[in-house]
Amino acid sequence: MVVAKSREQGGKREGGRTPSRADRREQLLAVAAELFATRGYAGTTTRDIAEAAGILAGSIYHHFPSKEALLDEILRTFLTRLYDRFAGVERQGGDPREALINLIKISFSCIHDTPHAVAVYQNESDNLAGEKGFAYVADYSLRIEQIWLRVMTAGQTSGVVRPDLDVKLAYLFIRDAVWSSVRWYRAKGPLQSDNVADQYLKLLYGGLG
Amino acid sequence: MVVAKSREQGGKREGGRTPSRADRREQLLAVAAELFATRGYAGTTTRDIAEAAGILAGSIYHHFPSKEALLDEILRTFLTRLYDRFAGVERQGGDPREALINLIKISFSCIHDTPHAVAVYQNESDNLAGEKGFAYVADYSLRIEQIWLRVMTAGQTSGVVRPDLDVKLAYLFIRDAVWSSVRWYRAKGPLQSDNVADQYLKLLYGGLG
DNA sequence: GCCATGACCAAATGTTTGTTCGGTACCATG
DNA sequence: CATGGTACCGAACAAACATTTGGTCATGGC
Repeated sequence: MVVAKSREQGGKREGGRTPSRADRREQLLAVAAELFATRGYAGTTTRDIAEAAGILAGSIYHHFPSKEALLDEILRTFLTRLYDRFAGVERQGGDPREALINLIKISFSCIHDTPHAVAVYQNESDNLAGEKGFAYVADYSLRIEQIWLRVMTAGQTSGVVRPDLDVKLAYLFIRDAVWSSVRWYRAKGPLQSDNVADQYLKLLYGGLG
Repeated sequence: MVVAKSREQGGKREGGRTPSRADRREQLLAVAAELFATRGYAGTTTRDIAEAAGILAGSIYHHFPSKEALLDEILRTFLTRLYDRFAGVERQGGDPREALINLIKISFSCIHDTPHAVAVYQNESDNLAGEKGFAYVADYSLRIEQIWLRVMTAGQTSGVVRPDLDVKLAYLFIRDAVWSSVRWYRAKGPLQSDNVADQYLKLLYGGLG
């Protein structure tokens, strides 16, 4: 006969109280995002995730159908939110220079708020390019790129962006410099998100020399 | 009794001739670098590497002691070469502005020549931070950063870099924008390495607006 | 032309992987 | 106080993994 141990051992959280179903789901997503971000998706095992959440690996499957489903929800939540915020800037209209500044500030604030999701997106989106269930990742990336290109091109015609720049290249440089900061930016560090954004805007608009 | 098949099947390369030991080693390193770059180290199996090289997985171990040894040699070769070239710029001295331009041009040319090694370094170096045998990765990264910071600081005192910039932050932005281009730069594409470098320097020195 | 060397194959190793499943203890509801 | 639903455990699963081993066959030096 098999006797299960008490759930007191590891199954409870938040001061001994059993977390609600919704809380456990969020906890698993948060824990998975952090592990995917630091060790990579392929380098993270379901046992790693479970241990970090205080349960056993098999119990994950009461909340998610697979390890991949965790990655999917992390990326989907991140991308929809990011796209909505970017689209809001464009919908709002106004000065292209202000719009571009807003796009950049949103990016940095997104890194500040959800660094793990950003890192997962950056590290895994390339590998997911051909995967069937992850086509939406490339879709959102393209739509986001189009927003940026429209804003920057508008900036060129309105005179706040130099006309001799290759807009696509400039976008790629700006995008990479901004998003890559997730690797060294620490929310608890001395540099706050706004300062980093300001410094980057200063470099971008004033130039290096 | 066990009978091994002829080696004709997959063990030969280069028009049917058996590659030399040195050639096979180089081939395995090249193939592993490409796979590590596109699928990640953890996402690449020894069978993947072997198949791409036309041999069986076990045969890899006649050339390398482990899968990790492949990663090690890829990173070590890349980092020593890169560091040497950067150090050469600093040793040469001269105008800080010229030196900084050279650092950037070397970076882009390095991406052009060995994109896979660059990608592997970018994707895996963070995960290797604590690993015993890979301490040299962080060492080289630090030494390279110090070269850049010295050059940029020299540029500040000599007046070619604005004094109100946070040099460390500016370095991080430049570094990330430059190295991240490995994700979209294609050596065979219309944009050649020099053009990309020029465009980036134009953006960097002239500013966006 | 013979033979030793070594590059490779074929097969098996033990471990780790994602996932499944039957049972158990907790909790809310009556 | 009974009871049903469910969140989780404990154990198992097959598949995939990096690595080991022993045998085989081509090749280059004699």
